[in-house]
Amino acid sequence: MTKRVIDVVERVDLECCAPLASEVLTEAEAQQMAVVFAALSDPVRLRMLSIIAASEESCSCNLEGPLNKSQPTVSHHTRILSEAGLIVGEKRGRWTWWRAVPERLELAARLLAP
Amino acid sequence: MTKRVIDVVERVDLECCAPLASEVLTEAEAQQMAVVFAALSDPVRLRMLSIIAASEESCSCNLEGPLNKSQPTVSHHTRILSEAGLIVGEKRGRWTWWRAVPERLELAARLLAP
DNA sequence: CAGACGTATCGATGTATGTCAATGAAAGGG
DNA sequence: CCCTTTCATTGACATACATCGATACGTCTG
Repeated sequence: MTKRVIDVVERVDLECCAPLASEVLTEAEAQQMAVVFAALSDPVRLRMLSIIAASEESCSCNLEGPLNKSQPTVSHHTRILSEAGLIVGEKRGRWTWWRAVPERLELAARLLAP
Repeated sequence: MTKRVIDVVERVDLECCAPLASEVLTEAEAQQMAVVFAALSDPVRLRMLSIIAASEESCSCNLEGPLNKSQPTVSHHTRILSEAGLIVGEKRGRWTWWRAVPERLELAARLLAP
């Protein structure tokens, strides 16, 4: 639990919380999971995540078009998904390549489905 | 305003969308699922849903205490969870009894876990 | 029926969020 | 070197949301 700030960003918790119905969430657990679901609560981000997850990698330039959003808006959303641990970005040359984090999606899924 | 709220509450779609990674969400699908995740994006609602799902039934009076929120706030949150199809309420006498809708939770889970 | 009780709704208020134009920063290419 | 490309950051704005006091609405009970 003793984490430096960078660690929090780089390695997100990949397990948390028993299924909703099996044990009542603590406030801390609820707060932690709410961040993940908040990231999933926007239609643009859902499609963005879907695009990224459906392909091996995607650069931001591949998102602007399909999502029909401005470049700052796309950047804003990738940031939120990334802070929720749902995607990770790697800068290679001029492009930032995004890929999904399946373990993180499963974390959320496990909370919902017992 | 003449909207039949009861219909909206009673029949909610119980299936939508292939897993995120397998097929890119349409805008309509994304919008539909965003409502569910938005309902899950608040810590208070997550704990509320957990309390309800962990027991067979809960009346609103059983929520106010553990959540430490005012009665109007509790009512506000039950409404949002209910509109998302995650819980259903049945009025028996003076109490409203809430129970979780597992199929709806699994719907969201299936979207996340392939 | 009158009053008590459990909820829903309304109004107000402070905060969070989505969006984009403008600007900044870093990496390549001519 | 400059210029282009790719992405992040800032500032501004409108909208959405969480919260609670006050109030209205049904339902039981005496």
